[in-house]
Amino acid sequence: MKKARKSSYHHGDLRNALLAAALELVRESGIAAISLREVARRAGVSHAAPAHHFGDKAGLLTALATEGFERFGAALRAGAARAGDRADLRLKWAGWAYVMFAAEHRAYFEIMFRPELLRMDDPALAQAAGAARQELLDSVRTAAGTEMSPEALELHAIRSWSQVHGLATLWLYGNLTGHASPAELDRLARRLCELE
Amino acid sequence: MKKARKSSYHHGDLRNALLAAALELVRESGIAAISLREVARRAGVSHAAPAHHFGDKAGLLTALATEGFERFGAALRAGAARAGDRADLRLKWAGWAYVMFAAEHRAYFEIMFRPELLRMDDPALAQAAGAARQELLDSVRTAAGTEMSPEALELHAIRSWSQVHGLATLWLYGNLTGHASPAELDRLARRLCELE
DNA sequence: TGTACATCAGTGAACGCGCGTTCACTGATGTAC
DNA sequence: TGTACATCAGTGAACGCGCGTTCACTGATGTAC
Repeated sequence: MKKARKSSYHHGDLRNALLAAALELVRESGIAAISLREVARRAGVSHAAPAHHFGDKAGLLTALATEGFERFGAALRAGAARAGDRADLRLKWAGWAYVMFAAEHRAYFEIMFRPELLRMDDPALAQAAGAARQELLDSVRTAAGTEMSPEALELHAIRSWSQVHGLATLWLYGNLTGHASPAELDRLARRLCELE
Repeated sequence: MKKARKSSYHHGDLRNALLAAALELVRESGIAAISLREVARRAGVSHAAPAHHFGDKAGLLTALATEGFERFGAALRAGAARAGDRADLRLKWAGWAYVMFAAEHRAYFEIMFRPELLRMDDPALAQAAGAARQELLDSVRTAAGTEMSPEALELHAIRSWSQVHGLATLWLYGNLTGHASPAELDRLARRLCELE
């Protein structure tokens, strides 16, 4: 990464600046509002600049989703780590971290689960998404122990995943009237994940 | 509802024809592809015609979401009815119906939970959405019996709702690799709702 | 140290497109008499 | 039964807009010598 310089013809770190601008735009106005021209405008460069770094619109969104999955995976890992050596708590904390990530990084979350907007065959995206998913599966496996059949394990994973994904999306789209604040979501997540 | 007549200047039932065209468009190309002009094109009328019936784009989507919530409520009711007089099964069948509705009417489902595209203060929409939500709450109440506190009841409702909503959305957006068919979703829904 | 040169990040003008909305209109329909 | 008229559903031309993409270009940077 090169150093950014003031009033330089070359930006220095335009790629990251564009990603940051796009993320902010999604946060403020939703994913439907994303346009390459508006992203360029926010980054203070010409409207044709994004094409240099991402090829096209799907390229930009794919890069953003990849970054999102990387941070998501890290968040799940950090959540699971809260369990310490309590194997029975690992999945619960990971689930809680899943929900809280959606709330704290709603822009990433909105993009990550919109395959129709992404280049799903992008290797970096597939790798990042796969790693996050693996983190969840590992937590399920740890919680389940060794006596569970692969089928039962998968069902357990889908159950846990549905639970936290549902809570996160319902909250994000304003369907949980009376629990609109992040603090309320935190409380709900802890209760649904059986942390208290 | 007036009878539709062939080659008449007045369409006869353009409002419903436009709604049907819009629904089909969402089904085929996703909600982002919706435009009044394309909807009009599909209904075989001039591009300005939709404005007569819905005012603007949000009006059309709001009408579509309202219709969706009405059918959704009916689907939940029909699902709950499968339990017969088994109070303990009512919520489980309603949950199953929730998931299956999403799969069978994905276009409606996609619109219904996108508040940013709708006129959320529309009375008809609020009424239809409220009725569907009430149906779910009633099922939870029936399952819980009378000994549950209101707080515990609400938590129970959110838990059930998150579960089925999460399963539905994960499946809809292609995240359940290996369970992509509707038949597989049916099986998953039954198992997650503890129907088998 | 200076010079020549290759690289490539970012520019800005231009293109064609589909969109939402407006508005004066046309003509089909139903009703009053 | 026929005539006059009000209603209003749907038309089509026009508007201005923002978009994605292309492309010849400019000028900053780093490197080779």
